[in-house]
Amino acid sequence: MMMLMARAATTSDVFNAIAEPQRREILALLRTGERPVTELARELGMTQPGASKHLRVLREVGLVRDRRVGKQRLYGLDARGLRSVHEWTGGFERFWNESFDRLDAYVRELKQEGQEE
Amino acid sequence: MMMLMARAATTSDVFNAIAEPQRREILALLRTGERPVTELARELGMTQPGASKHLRVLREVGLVRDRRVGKQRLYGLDARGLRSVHEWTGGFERFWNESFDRLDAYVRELKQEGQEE
DNA sequence: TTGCCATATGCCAATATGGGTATATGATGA
DNA sequence: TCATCATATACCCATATTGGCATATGGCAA
Repeated sequence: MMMLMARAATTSDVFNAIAEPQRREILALLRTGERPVTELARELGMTQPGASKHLRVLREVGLVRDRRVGKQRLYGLDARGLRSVHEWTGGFERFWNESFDRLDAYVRELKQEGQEE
Repeated sequence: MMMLMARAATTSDVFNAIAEPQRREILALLRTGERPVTELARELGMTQPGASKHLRVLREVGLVRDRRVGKQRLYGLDARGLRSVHEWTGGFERFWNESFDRLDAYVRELKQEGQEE
């Protein structure tokens, strides 16, 4: 078949999940507590189906969990997955702290210390 | 005109820029020093045009800078933009540190302390 | 069962994206 | 100016995404 493979992984990756602004809003809002889709959609000004779709993506990557309560379904935050993103960006901390002009010098130092990253 | 607007912002947002695995690889590699596109492509096993395209995205969101050296163009890291991502995810830190079972209780506490997030 | 409320899906339209290959553009040195 | 190396673009293809709307599904209560 040899289908041309047009793009890499996607909605199974936390980085991608939080690349969508609205999904970030959802996560931020959920910090203040669980909510049913409807309320969430209302608070963020999106349609219910739209919110449902975003929640599905978030659920698939594990950033939210849901539990039944009567005929409602409450969505809650499970931020554990954000930790990897925090750590990944943290790996660049010294670079944004270093004065930009000193960056290259710093890099040179690193290279001498231990060869091979 | 009323074009249906099928998707939100995109390649002008750091979150989106780092959603691509290969772009994250590029950033990680650049921590060890500046490089011309060709070398970068070789080290990461991608074609030169492919690497150029990713670098363009990274440059547009400000995560890399480039400078001319002879007929080469060296790309270097400018991690300052990653700081916002680090901080955003950091805003969830207490949630991934809390025992999951205690989360709801914690949220309730927050709500009582200060109304309005 | 039958309604009804809450939420998830299906489908379509409009775009965004990534990758590949060929080619344009830039800069340098003879 | 010309040949050449380095890098960016243009185009095309296949697929991923998002949004809107209509509709299916699920769970409850009479």
